[in-house]
Amino acid sequence: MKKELYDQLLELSPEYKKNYLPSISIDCVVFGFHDASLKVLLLKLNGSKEWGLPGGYLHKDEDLNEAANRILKDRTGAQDIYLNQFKTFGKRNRSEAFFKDFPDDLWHKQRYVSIAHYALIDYSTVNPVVDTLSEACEWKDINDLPEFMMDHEDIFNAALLQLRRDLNYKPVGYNLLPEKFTMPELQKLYEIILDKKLNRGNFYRKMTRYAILEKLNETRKGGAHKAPDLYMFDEEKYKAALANGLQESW
Amino acid sequence: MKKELYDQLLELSPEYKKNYLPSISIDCVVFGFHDASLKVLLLKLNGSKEWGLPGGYLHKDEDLNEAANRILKDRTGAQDIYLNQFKTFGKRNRSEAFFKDFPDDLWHKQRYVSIAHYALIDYSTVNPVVDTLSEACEWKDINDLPEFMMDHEDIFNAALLQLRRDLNYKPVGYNLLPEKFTMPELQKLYEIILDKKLNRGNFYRKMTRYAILEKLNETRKGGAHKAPDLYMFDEEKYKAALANGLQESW
DNA sequence: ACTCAATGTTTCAATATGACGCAATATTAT
DNA sequence: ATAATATTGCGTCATATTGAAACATTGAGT
Repeated sequence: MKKELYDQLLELSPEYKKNYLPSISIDCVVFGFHDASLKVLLLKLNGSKEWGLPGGYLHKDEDLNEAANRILKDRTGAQDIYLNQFKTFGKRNRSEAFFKDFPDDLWHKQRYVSIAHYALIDYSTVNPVVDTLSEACEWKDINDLPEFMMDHEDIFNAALLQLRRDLNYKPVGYNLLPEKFTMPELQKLYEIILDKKLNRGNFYRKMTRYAILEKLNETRKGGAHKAPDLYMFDEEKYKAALANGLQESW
Repeated sequence: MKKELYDQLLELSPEYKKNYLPSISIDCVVFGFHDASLKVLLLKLNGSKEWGLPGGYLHKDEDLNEAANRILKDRTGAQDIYLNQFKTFGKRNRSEAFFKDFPDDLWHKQRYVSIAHYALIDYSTVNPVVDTLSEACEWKDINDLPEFMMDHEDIFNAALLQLRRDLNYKPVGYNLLPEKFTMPELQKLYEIILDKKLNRGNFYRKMTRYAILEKLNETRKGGAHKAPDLYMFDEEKYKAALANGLQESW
């Protein structure tokens, strides 16, 4: 079953060895928001039943953030994705189990330290790319995740925790929501990331007081019931507010 | 001037190559609190006029946090130091300038990605170790820092920012202060890390309300003026409170 | 036109914050 | 000894923020 993947990796190994730094890999937890739920982009390597995070290696002559951007662009088609390096994973045997049936002559079977990033992206702009090494590349709901390969579940969990702590310091809403959005949508996003219900009126009041949103003269028609107002982020005020951190007491 | 260092590094190179993973280094920003000021442990390589962070490499069969602990133990004599990995620095030319006069056959002249940690330590327990590669290893006041080598100033600044953001989530005071301390000492530590003056009465009230401190039946005699009360952290309550993050609005 | 449920907004009590004042006290000066 | 002094412990008061809930509004579906 893993035979095919081995052949592929073996063929790639000399080129990888030539172009990339050894021992270092990059993994990305790509978040998207769709249908009132938070998604993560996962892929399945050929013949593996577990899913993994999109990742890659660092060119010998490439900065870290360049590499992360390149990897994500190849995988999503999107450019200038919002990226945040958050933790480096370096347990000595983090990929041992995954590669145990593979011969040792693979570039990929080295011991790697993985520099993990999370990415925030407008779901609708992404076209997941299934490359020759993978048989699937899909968005998965974070509340209904498949089994992960290697330590990718740890990486994902750490990303989610970091995202929670970054909510008051980084433009999370700005990068996950479409340009125009409603207050309930924003609240839902906060609730998912914080993993707790928030009081509607208080959320509304707080967001209003931050003065980082611009209320549009439009409503989102078409849903059942009252049409909610549409908002945009006031980019300038939002960034200024984030520089000091929004007051947190969610 | 750099000749001596080169000879040393050249002699070490084969052994390093054998024992350590390539491309990866570890740097540590070691904080200590003393004399009402925050210090950082720096060292000066032989023949260099700039100072650098204590660092080292990752054994081929060693976890990341093990390596960081080993490096710090060698340098400070202290064991089980509080360590926090906070960012990985991987600009392609981060050490280019430093090594430009050195021949290429050094292990140390590779391109490295540096996994940066900050450490918090009770100042009084540290015995800075000057090893054979360095001519000095000293505590430096963070408000009176010497010139740094390579990108170590970036790393230091990032550590300080991270420390500020971690103040409500990590046992910063617990690890930087001696076991018994006074409220003004704790406040001073907060003021330095946050880089702002805090109101004394309000600081006292807030700390008291957190209920993470245990007031002792002792005062710190000997200083001028009224003897301040001594406190200890109530370890259990402190950790419980940090798990959710202390409310911040400093 | 009416119902319904979601949304927009306000209210009120409880709590936290910011600014400041005053009493207590260990040391130092007299 | 005693007084002066700076620092510390802690309370007060006005103001701002939070938590919980109610009331008002409105578009879709019947």
